[in-house]
Amino acid sequence: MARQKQTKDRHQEILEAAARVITDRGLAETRISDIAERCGVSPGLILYYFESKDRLLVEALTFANDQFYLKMSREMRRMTSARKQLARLIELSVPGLLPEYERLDEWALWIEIWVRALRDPAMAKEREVLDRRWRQSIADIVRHGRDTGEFPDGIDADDLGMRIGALVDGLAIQVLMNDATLSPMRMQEVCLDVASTLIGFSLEAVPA
Amino acid sequence: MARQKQTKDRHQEILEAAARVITDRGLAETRISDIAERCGVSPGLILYYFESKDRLLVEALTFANDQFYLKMSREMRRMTSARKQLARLIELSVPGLLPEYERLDEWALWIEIWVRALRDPAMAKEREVLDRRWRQSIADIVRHGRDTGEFPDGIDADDLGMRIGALVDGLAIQVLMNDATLSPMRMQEVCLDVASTLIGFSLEAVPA
DNA sequence: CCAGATTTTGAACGGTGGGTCAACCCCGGT
DNA sequence: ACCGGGGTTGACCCACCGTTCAAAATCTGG
Repeated sequence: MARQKQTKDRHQEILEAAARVITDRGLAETRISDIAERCGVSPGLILYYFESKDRLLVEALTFANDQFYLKMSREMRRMTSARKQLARLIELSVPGLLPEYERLDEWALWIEIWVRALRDPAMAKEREVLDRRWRQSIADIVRHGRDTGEFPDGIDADDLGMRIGALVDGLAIQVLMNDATLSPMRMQEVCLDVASTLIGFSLEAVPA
Repeated sequence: MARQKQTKDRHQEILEAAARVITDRGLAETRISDIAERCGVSPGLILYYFESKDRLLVEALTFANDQFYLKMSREMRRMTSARKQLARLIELSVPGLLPEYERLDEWALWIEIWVRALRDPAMAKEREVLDRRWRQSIADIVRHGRDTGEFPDGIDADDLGMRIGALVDGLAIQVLMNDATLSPMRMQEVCLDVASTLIGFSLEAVPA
């Protein structure tokens, strides 16, 4: 019982360490011994808790994404205004905009997920779930805004989730790459602007 | 002279083979011997033409992207209608929509470029160039449409290039991943729809 | 047809890193 | 105190792969 608790902690500890190492060094440069070192543990132990490096990496990637998702949806639940929810979601989605949010750099992990999902069926399956959840979060906000009257009637929330989600993905990549032509702040503005256009509401009504 | 020609052919031959192998197996699983095999050549020769595997891979990725870009811009130049240009560009950008266009799967290579660019400065630099060129292509179409009067006056072509480009990127990833919720045809429709909304022209006027 | 340069080969080297395993440690129960 | 079992260690094995290199093949100009 106490034993099980401890075992679960080790599991999570390793997953966290793995996620950190992956963000630091990249998936390709992540060695089992790096993860072990980050845990302050011997390399052998990693494979005691995970049957292979590959499976650990997949779990670590989804684990990190879960962390972000939970944090975000907790915040969303606290807000009542759909406009503010949307603004916050975008804020959280712009790489490097909020220094206080520990830079686990979600987006770098997304790219690793994609590249792996291209060949690894297990990762592909996970990716689809994570992606659906991400678009769903946006769609939920849109739906909520439609219900409260903040957004117009007759809009397709799921469709907008897809469109806005894709836009954010595309822009986030560019920002993540430190592209000189797109600053984080600019991305934030563009996201809000396009979202308001697509959803059909006025930006002016929502001051900071 | 004939010597130089031959050497250049070998160079290109290797780059092509490398690009193929990368699309097939993924960057991480690409071995020098795979590339050599695809060329029908011994592994040692690869390193005779390229100083290291890493440099070859970067060159191969940009080479493949160049191929696509050249093909696309050649097509664009042949068309006079900006609407048709835009429609065609989108058509070419949807993964798996056109079976006749040899499936070198540009987008899979893009993801490999991104993941590598995160850590490799040389790749990062190349990526920025390729990305700028991609958004520029869209912006050029928008500009052209504005000049011919197909699109409204007063629109910011570069800004629209960024927005539409990002949207296409985001959607293309999802389609490339074979996501059950987004078919190639659907992506095409969505791209056209959003583009027309953002640019501000009517879709109805441009039948197939 | 020779000589020198260039291209091509494939064996060998060396480092690396995932996975295995036998031993050790530590804790809880009896 | 003893025992048993799960947790932990770290050395070892082994396959793999980038790179090197000396030798062979091929080509080119004279």
